[in-house]
Amino acid sequence: MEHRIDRIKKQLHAQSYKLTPQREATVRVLLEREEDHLSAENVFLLVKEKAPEIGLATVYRTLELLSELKIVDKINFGDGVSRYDLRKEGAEHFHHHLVCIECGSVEEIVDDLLEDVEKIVQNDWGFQVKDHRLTFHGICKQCQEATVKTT
Amino acid sequence: MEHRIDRIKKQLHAQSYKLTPQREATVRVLLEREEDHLSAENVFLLVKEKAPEIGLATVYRTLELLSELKIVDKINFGDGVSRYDLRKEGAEHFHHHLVCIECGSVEEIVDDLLEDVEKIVQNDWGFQVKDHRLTFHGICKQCQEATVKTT
DNA sequence: ACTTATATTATAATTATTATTAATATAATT
DNA sequence: AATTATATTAATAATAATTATAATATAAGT
Repeated sequence: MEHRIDRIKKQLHAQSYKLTPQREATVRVLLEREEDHLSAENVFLLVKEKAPEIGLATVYRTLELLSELKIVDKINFGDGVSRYDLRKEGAEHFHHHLVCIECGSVEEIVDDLLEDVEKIVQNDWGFQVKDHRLTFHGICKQCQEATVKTT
Repeated sequence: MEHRIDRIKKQLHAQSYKLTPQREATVRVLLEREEDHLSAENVFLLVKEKAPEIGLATVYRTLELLSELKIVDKINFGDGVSRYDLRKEGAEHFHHHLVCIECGSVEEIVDDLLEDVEKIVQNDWGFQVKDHRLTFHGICKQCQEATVKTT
């Protein structure tokens, strides 16, 4: 954990940004809840536990900053809120998501499944791909099993 | 055009919804601007030209309804607004998008490029895919050429 | 034409996000 | 260590997008 904080600190410094206590507290929350997909409000409430004096706007600014530096990715699953998701260390691309339309759970897929597709886009459309967003909507394993049982 | 309106009318009736003049005007705007990715506000302004008395909330409700019936897809490219995009007739899946980070243009890819990827998700993760969202962020052909010229 | 459920308008309320501003903290320099 | 310039923050206020409410109007079947 400290190691990753340290790396993020360096990334900030490289662009002459500071890792203030508020920013650090925010990053810590993101690291602790790496599996989740927290909204700004969620993050705010969790950071408040560590640093009660922090303001919501600061959390927004911090998340925006981390987003610009590609430390977190800002995603939107179609409910009105933006969610913030730490990039895996060293990951070139954003990971993919499986959103269950029954229970709302969100799974992550870290493998890059799109290499072939990106080649097609590059060659056939002449579009130079920098990043991607891929989300599948469907029914997760658990909900499928639950349905079988009750039917 | 009339043919497609008619089909949509039937789809609404099948779920016992009515095709009111307001709804029809909204659908017409979507059909006329099929290539675009209009926000609710955009749609509202365009519908107002045909039906000046329409209210913004009605447009929102109509878009929401069309969205539920899978006649349009609601998408979000990361700027704060939802955009609404007509499904191609008979399309099982949502089409893909290429968003240019230079000029902001949005191209559509109608081909389904994800068949293989969906099989992997299905088999390896046990996730039953119902739909997908795929957006590539990068640099479009035009902007690439523009850069070459000015460099 | 009448009826009844459904949809609409107009407005208010909510929610998410961003901007402002004055105060504070930090880093760099002397 | 004091000074100065710069960056950051808290505490609002402001804005933008969307949703809810309640009274009125309308579509579509009888």
